[in-house]
Amino acid sequence: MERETGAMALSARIAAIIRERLIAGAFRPGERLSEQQMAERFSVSRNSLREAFRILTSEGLIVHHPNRGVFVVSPGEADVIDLYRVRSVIQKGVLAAAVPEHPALKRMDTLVREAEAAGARGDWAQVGTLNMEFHRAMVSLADSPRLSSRFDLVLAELRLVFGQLGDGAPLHAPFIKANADLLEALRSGEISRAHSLLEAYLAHSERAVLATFSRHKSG
Amino acid sequence: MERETGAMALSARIAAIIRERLIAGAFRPGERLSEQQMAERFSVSRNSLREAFRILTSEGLIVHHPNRGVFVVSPGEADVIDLYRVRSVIQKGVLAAAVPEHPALKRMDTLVREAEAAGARGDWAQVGTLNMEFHRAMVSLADSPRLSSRFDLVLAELRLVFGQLGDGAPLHAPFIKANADLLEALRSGEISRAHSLLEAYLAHSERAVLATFSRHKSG
DNA sequence: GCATATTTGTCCGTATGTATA
DNA sequence: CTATACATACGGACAAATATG
Repeated sequence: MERETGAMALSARIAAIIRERLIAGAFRPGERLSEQQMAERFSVSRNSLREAFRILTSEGLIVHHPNRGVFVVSPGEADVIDLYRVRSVIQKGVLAAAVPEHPALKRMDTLVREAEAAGARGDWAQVGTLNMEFHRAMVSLADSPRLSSRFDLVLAELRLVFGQLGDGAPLHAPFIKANADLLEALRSGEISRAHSLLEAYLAHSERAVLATFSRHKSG
Repeated sequence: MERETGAMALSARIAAIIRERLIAGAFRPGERLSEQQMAERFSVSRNSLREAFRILTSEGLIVHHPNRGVFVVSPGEADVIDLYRVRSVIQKGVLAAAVPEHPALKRMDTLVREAEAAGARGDWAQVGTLNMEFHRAMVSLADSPRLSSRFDLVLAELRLVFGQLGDGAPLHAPFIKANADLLEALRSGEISRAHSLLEAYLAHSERAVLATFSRHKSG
């Protein structure tokens, strides 16, 4: 489900638009976002744009250097490791509270099948998006609005990393089947097996990101 | 450690001041925060205040109803349950990653002793604050900036609940010794014992809050 | 190191829309 | 339904800090 843009305040709407662009990798890491240029681009006043900047700063997607402006976050290896640490804590914690007949499992099943279809036609960007949605759905198993909300921020920051790496097949392809296995374990109530599969997935994914990261840095 | 107020932007400074007042229970739940009055009170323009409002909205301490203004969040039983669910996931997850020789244990020891002293002189508000700091320190065992940052928001919202209940001795007193026991288990590397103690603490604390909550509501 | 241009920071005034008494 | 109060959003202005030459 996408974020609403209808009844939101202008600041929230602008923040949502910039957030999407950030996640899509439309800006370079560390790039300065000019108040004047952005205000013109979105046809809003500087004041309204500044409100949007404060929202995105709270979310950790941009950083604010007083008197210098706001900059796109530039995550390093340490940040990637930290993000996966948070994922590990939250997602493993969710497994303990998951019930096998939860409606979110149905959505996860749909997402797995859509990812298989997207992979078959080589649309790896879509596979990446669907993979994120799969894990978002997994967290929703806990029925905790705050946990889901915080997890969304983690995924947003991680997608910002992906966007900078230029999403490739090796980054997402291996996880189509991994997600299917994970879902099957959850459906049959095999919590400890789901735990192992999740742990393997996170470790594998983290290594793949870090590998692409260092290759991207040196190249 | 308190939040910095020196080199911060004005919006962040104002947000920090309002955050402290919210946590201290200076406003009633659901109360509207008037833009004009607040701007006058803090001697800042409405624009700067609005930036601060966006920050606090992102943090979940106030809610923004477009064209109506911002209001202090009014957490109900469901919110308390959710907050403790998040605490459970994060804090249990931290235990798995904790190392016995971590420097944070020293700080936890100091906090336990300060809480004992505050309890001896009947300063229950201070005991509550020190208890929060103790659990903040516990989460810092994971050495994860993002986990600590997210956890801070959870505690802030929880303290907002406490502030509304009018903190009493029964809400914090029983946990001075519980924290000491938990620390001792962590120091000696008894992870599974720490896990049980933490689980008992969270369950006990949640029940106490919910009990005071419903009593406060009906009374 | 210095002078200049650019950008952010902060405030004000005001027109408009929305909700509430 | 009218009136009032308020949030919304904009543009302009000037000071302060920073970047640029």
